[in-house]
Amino acid sequence: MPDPEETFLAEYDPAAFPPVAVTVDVVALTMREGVPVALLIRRGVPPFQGAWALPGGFVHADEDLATAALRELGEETRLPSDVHIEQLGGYGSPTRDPRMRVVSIAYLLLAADLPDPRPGTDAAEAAWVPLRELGFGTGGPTPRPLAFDHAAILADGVERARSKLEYTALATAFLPAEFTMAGLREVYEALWNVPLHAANFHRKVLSVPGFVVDTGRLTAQGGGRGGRRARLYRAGDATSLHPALLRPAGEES
Amino acid sequence: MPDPEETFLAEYDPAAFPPVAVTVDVVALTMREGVPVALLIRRGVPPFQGAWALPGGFVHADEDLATAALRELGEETRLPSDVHIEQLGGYGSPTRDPRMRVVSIAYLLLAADLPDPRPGTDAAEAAWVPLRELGFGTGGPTPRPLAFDHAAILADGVERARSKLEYTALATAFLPAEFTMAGLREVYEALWNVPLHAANFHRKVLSVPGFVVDTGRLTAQGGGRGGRRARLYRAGDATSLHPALLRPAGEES
DNA sequence: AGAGAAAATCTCGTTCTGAGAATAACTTAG
DNA sequence: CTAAGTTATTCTCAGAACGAGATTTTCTCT
Repeated sequence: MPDPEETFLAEYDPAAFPPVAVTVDVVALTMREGVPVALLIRRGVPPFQGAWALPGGFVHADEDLATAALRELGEETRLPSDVHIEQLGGYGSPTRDPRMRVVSIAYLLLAADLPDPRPGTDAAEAAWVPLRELGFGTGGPTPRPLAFDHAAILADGVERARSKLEYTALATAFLPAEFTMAGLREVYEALWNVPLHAANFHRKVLSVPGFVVDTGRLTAQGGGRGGRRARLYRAGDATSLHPALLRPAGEES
Repeated sequence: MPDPEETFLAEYDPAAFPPVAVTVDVVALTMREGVPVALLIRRGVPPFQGAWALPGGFVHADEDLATAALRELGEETRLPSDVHIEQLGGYGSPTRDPRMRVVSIAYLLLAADLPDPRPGTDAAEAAWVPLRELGFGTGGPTPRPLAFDHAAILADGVERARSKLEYTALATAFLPAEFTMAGLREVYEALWNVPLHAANFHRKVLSVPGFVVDTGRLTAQGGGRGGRRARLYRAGDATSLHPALLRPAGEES
């Protein structure tokens, strides 16, 4: 049972509570050379100086949370106009930051063709790191430790992306405006770490209303080692997929 | 481009930023007499005095966010031991609270058989309100306005519950430890506002491994107006459903 | 005992899915 | 220029899943 006086003060003077800082952290994912990568920075200042971390920072006064996420990420890389951003959730363990109580709102950002990052003001280094090197996907080296609870946030972001591929048109957010069926399939295969049957995938995608629309045009050239020219598609109106594109039942291969 | 000095201060002295308060708000849902209901309180103090709102309050120092959500809800109703709680996300519009900058972490809580609420220290009244009266479900009266951005949070919570019925075993969280197939179907029908084919639902649920397990026992009595006694099931080990129980394709009836 | 009601099972035609084969269209080696 | 290899796309078919309805079982109430 709480102290009534405390509750009274809380209603009338929220500032009477111990100070809490609010930050945003961003899980930014994109495809580079056919493999999914995440943007990480190496911290130039304590705590966790020298450790890799998610881009992020403190929310400014009178700034919206999503705006803060975009601003912080814009300090590390040039953002294209059409990014997908959604909130992952709040992370507020009392011990997650050794300095003080910090509650962080994490965002998931997906985009195509994000350029090489530039180190921000408080980052010593910034790099796109393949998810395989971060403990996602098959095998790979031992993942490097991340600062704060950023490993958990990154894992939540990757899992969110993986599961939203099933029932939303999220995969197109990883791709440029026009893409091939094979490119779309690559997104699914790379994030799920599963080989998909190309013919069945093709049939399924076209059977979902509004998922992709045929541009009527073809790629300029066939594949590097030969092959028919692929049809080009654009993302359709649909945001949710009916019926869904479910992950194969078995475990990751 | 941010002011480097400001960033420097942010790294070393987070408290230099304008004060932000962190609260939790809870969307608590349960089934009462076959209809889904949400717990609302009527505010006894400004701002929004007299308006209906979600239960919630300020996070204490050194208190975990989920702990705070359970504590705040425990002030309004007696919580059983087996509740399902998950985070909905952070709500941080700069103007969502007229007093000051307040970032709220919202939680979704599901449980069976929650008792009648008792007004908390800062609530004038507390009540279970059918979702139909809050603008969810078919028709119903014009929904009452809620304080702050709680209407949006409630909508997110209901939609989260609705969609997680499809691919997780969440529906059992609305039910007591032992339940009938009809009871489980009622949860789906009430939340989705769709009549389901009882025979096909029965077949589908039993075909999902680990969704429910047969206790081998039957209800003590048949239905009130006659009818065969129903088999009793318990929730199984599975947390995610493979294959999923997808919502019918059409719109809400 | 009979009517009505609810639970559980069965039937059947349609659709969806997984797996492989077949075809079409291209690049490159020679 | 042609054959071999490669990729994209379409086709086929058997098995599984699904929607809708009928049927059977076992209760309660009159």
